[in-house]
Amino acid sequence: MEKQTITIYDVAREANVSMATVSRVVNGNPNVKPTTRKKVLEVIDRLDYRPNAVARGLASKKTTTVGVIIPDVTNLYFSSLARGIDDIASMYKYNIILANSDQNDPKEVQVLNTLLAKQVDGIIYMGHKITDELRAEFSRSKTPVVLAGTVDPDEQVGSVNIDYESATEQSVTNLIAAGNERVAFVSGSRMEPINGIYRLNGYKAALEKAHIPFDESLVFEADYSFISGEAIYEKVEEAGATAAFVGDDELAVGLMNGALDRGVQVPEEFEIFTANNSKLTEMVRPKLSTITQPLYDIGAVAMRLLTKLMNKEETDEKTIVLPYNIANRGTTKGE
Amino acid sequence: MEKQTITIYDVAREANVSMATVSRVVNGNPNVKPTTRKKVLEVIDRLDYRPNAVARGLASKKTTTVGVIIPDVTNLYFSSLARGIDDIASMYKYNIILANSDQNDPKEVQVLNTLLAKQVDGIIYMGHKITDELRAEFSRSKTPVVLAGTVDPDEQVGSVNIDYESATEQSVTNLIAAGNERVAFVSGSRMEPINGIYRLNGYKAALEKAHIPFDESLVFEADYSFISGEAIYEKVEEAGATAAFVGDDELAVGLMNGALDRGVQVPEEFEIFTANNSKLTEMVRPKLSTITQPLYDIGAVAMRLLTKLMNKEETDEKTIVLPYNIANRGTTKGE
DNA sequence: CTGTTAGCGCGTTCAC
DNA sequence: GTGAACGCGCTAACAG
Repeated sequence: MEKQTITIYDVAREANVSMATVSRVVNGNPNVKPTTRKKVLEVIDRLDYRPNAVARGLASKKTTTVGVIIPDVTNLYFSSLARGIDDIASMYKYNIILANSDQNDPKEVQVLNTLLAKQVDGIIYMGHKITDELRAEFSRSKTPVVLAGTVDPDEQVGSVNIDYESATEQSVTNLIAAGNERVAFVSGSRMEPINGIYRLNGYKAALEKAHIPFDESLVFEADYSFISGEAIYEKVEEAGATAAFVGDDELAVGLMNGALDRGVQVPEEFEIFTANNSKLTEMVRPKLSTITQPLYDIGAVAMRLLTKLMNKEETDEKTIVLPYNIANRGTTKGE
Repeated sequence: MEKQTITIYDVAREANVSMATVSRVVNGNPNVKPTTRKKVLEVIDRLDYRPNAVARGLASKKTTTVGVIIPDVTNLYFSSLARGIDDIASMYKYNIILANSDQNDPKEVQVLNTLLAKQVDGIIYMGHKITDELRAEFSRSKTPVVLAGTVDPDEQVGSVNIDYESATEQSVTNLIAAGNERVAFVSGSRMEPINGIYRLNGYKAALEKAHIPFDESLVFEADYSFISGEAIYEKVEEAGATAAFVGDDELAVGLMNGALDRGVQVPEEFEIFTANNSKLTEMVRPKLSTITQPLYDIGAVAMRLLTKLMNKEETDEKTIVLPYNIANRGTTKGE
């Protein structure tokens, strides 16, 4: 009925030119006489014409849309990355299709497929673990992919991260230097490379340098939620730990609360080092000592890299490692 | 070069049927003989055919994509709503184009326009204030719009909220009942209806019931960030307040930390009531007493409402008000 | 049940 | 500089 959409044709007729010309002015093609350009623009404005991006996408095979796969927008670590992604994306005139994956493997594959069906120009993936099936889908499609804050030992697609291993080693070393001989390692599943490989290796390296034997009973796996952090404190305490390195801020907050709620003083009786520097670390008391990752930048750089890939520009390096720092705040005794 | 896309044609040829038939099986049209359907599906699978959603969108005038305008994904209040939105959206086979607006007026209008250009089937808007220009754009386009956790006194589009006014009144009444005669009102800009009208009215109503005169010097405006919350505590204290009702959780956390960092006991010396019940309220110590809004549900219901609108289904009511509760936790003395 | 035929709105040669 | 014509991949009548 009232599908009163106005098209490029209406503009053309009204301006007494061909649709090709209208298309040219809309796309900023210089081969248009200033006079006609002005006339066309006037009509466009008068008719309030708005180019149909879908038709455009069909004809040009570009949608100026990128897919973003995220485990959970509600997690500050990922939403901070997402913010960086979206800012750079809109700077380059791209839009973001955001899809929560819940780090559920089959759902991820399905989400990826609907994203590809929608002809996104590129994909940014955030997650914990890349299954073989997902990796296969990545390489099968010609759509560029960049991992943000996510590592895949098989470095086939672009990625932006920090050096989790050395950052962890440094954090744990600090904890040991402060006199803690039993430092717990609390993270998400060890099946995830970032935990099971990089962080754990950093942890072990720190122990080794201090000549402390690795003790399996000091390693804990949990969900990335403050609830499970609270629940796990008791076990950490029972294992005789006097400090903990935690792989996720929300988890760290939970762990700290688990201690505080039991009357344990932080950092006097129990020290904590967390890993992501999300704003959560500065909202709790005491403030969490943490590895200071540039979260926003990781997202931003990932998106920037993706634009290059989509543009088939030259890229020096597809595997980008950003610098980090260590911030000793309120949950560690060290200076 | 290797634009080796396989189309519905390839499938049709390979299966010895017409493209119309392929289209039918792809779209689950029942008018296809089981035998041919099976044959087609086999070919689809073999060729790994994936329908082009853009072409589909052009032909059908439906993109199964909805635009979501959000002030900042990094804010837990909004990301919680977003989570509910995305879950219901994917349940109904829709995807979400997420766009951060930074509550910047011109940017919002521009974002809305690119969303419409992309032919989204519907729009969910989250924000603080709807400018006249934006409202005009809303009603000008035939694309359905639903506000989530966002009020517009001019109820032309759909919306899902709680009763902010009575929730605030109840919270403040609690504070007064606990013996606080000077309760501060801390929120975002009063230019935003949710603060300047609903919450403030609720605040005033509570005062009136208690026969306490309204004191302008107890009203504070700030950004929705913990930083400005910390900064504002001093002024709140100077104004002689012994308690505060805060319109945003992050802001409330900041205010509390401002007090704690000065050695002020919460709730013994200063009580706080916040408004959004994001998980932040349970991550800090003491836990924040709060109005318990069903954040996830607000997003979910908003998206559900939008699906009805997009489907032109009957809807009982476009202005939905969800129930809330009051949770007295650690920042109030009341029972 | 299945095939034919128009478009959907726009980008893009290729002549003029 | 500008226009005519074709095609992008698919849906939707309309026949048969």
